[in-house]
Amino acid sequence: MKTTEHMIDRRVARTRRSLHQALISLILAKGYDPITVEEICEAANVGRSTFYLHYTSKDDLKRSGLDSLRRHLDATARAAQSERGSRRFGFSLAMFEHAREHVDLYRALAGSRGGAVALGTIRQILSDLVRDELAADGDRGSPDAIPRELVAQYVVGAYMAVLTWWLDGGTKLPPDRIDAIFRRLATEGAMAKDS
Amino acid sequence: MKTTEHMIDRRVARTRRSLHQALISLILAKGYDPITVEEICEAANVGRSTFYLHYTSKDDLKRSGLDSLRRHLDATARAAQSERGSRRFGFSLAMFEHAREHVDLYRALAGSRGGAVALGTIRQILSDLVRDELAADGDRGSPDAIPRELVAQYVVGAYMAVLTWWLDGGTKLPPDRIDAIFRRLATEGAMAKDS
Amino acid sequence: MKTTEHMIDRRVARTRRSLHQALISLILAKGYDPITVEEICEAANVGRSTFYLHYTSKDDLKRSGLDSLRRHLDATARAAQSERGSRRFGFSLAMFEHAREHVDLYRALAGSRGGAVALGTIRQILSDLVRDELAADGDRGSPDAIPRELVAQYVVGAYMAVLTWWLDGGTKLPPDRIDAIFRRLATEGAMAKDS
Amino acid sequence: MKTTEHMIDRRVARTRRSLHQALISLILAKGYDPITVEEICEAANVGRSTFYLHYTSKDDLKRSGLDSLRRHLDATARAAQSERGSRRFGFSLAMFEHAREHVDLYRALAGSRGGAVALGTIRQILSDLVRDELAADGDRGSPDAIPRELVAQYVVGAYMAVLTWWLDGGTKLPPDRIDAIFRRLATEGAMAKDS
DNA sequence: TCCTAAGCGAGACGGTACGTCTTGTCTTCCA
DNA sequence: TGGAAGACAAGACGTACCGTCTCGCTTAGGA
Repeated sequence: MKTTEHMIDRRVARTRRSLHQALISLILAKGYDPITVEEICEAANVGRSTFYLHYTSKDDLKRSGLDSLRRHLDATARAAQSERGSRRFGFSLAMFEHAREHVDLYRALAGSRGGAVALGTIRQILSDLVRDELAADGDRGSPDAIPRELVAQYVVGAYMAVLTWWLDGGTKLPPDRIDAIFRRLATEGAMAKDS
Repeated sequence: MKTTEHMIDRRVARTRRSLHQALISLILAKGYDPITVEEICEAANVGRSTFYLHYTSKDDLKRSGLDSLRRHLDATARAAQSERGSRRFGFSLAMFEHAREHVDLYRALAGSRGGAVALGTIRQILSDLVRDELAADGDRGSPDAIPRELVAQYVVGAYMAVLTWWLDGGTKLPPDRIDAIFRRLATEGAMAKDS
Repeated sequence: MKTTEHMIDRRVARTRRSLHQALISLILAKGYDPITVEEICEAANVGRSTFYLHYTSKDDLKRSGLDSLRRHLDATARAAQSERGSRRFGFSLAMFEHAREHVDLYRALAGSRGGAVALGTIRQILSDLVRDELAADGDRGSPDAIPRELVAQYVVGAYMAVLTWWLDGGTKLPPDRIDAIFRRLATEGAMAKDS
Repeated sequence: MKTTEHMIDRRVARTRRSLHQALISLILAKGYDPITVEEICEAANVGRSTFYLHYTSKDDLKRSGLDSLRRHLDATARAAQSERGSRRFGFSLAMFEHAREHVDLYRALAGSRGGAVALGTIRQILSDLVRDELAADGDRGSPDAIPRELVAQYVVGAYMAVLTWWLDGGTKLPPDRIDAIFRRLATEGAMAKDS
């Protein structure tokens, strides 16, 4: 018990990783809902009692996975945003790129296959970002202004739809292309006024 | 065999109605997933065996409800669209109005409370409408054009987000106001540079 | 309402007969227990609601059938007994003969196929007969006498076993032969002392 | 894989025992047929799912109990038979004694209360014994001989009737008395002409 | 001849038990 | 000490029968 305190045995980490991976494989294979704790354990080669040693339920396992994602996303996106600060919706490109690096994960979490397991979570993260950006952007207390929150929801809803479409379609367009498209739609509107 | 063919006994209709209503109450009360067939039956004052006489599962009941919605929505929206044909996104106002008339139903189906039970279904219906509208709109095979489907997804994603926000917030704005806002965002973009 | 009291419509009689016959067919086919009211109705070409118009349950139908049997048996056996009064166990031959005339019925009720549906009933009827016969036979209050009831049970148990064996084996021996055998065993014992 | 193979956890044995005991209590209380798996579980203080972990049905539980009985009976009776070999129907006394030691069990299985749950099984065991004894006894192919199987059925049927009577009446006579009576009836016949 | 009460078939309904499946807890043994 | 194995209680599932009921149809027998 010297330094072992947080050096939580390699095995533990290994077990947890197995479980997370098993979960996302299964989500891709058959969607989240019908998955069974037993299936996860079997796929992860882990005893069912061991599962409950680490997580209290299937949802807990999912949440734990999302927490990592959240932390990563949040950091990355904020970085991206301040870095190339001038740009509108700075999170966009960073996120598309991250998604491409972890396609399987994202497809499981946001693809329409997999039942949109984490849409809520991602939506929330993004909402926070966009809201901040909008706020920073100058709040001209104009009279008939559109509620900021509403705009944020609008942008995030649209972004998620684009992301999902891109993932479902096989991420054929490169991140910068899809990013450009999204931003054009978001800043100029969806009506093809000009070419 | 005169007219009795589909005159399926009043009782049957009554039972089914009770079950549908019980379901949406429960969705509003505790979300879709944790609802039990038994709970539905109890709330509807219907025997559990009777439930299975009409529906094969909780999901089947939901689906059956959505089918009605789909038919109604589809008809209404298309009507609205051709009627005031010139307008962009003609479905928007019609849908906001319909939502306001059946707030409970919509809140259960699309509000974030209730777990977005029917987002997929509604999204699909709207996608069809928007896609048609975009197509009719004349898509000159311009070179770097944005894929039509992508635009449709963008618009619908944004619309759903606005709808959800509106429902969750208590539908405080009148339908025509929220409609106007959505259309402004959709046609002019979300960057409120100017008015 | 003059004479109609018990002149219960032909149809009624017909329906009941059908049900009884359906029941014994089914007993022969698959034993009593697993039979379903619905099966009986289907076999009898009778609506399930009609069934409950006449009987309160499968058991009620069975009982009603046994009552007829009981009445018939009782009468016949007592007649036989007094007629050729001198003979021991006068019921025996009469019963074997009756059984042979209604093999199907008896096989359903007493054969080991059919689960011995009515063994209890028959046993009771016979017990009464035998008890009477023994009583009439002179009750020498001998000291270590065997309780009369016990003897009756012994005789009836043995008789039923012989009857069942005979029915299950296809009633190959003629009634008078099997009767003779039973009586020999009953009066002389089962130990083949002599030929 | 040392000795653990069949050392099936104490708990398991305990659970099974509870279930068997619960079953026989219930049989004594209300007969076999109307008993519910749930009732058995409640009486045994066992979860219903646990029941199905061990047995596939109420009947399976019964059968499993009868198997033990069969093994025990068979062994005991055969021992008794060869031991005091000269006696006719050597099984008789052994069985009466065994019955007296386990009155409740026997009453549940063979008493008329309890619906004669196991009459068939017991009958079969005894038939085998008696058939063997008769065969060993030397059956000189005499001409008009009574089929051996028939004699066996006769004896066993009579024996079961006596046993049932004895159990139902409260086993007032001591085993050796009732045994003596049975044997007298079986060897000398039921017509108490003389003592 | 009508008409009217009965027998009847169809089938919705509430209930109860079934046997199955998944969950989360616990205990026991192994490396 | 972490993990595997697996017994166990709890409780939802979808199915099968049950017994009750309501609804129309038919089908005589009495007006």
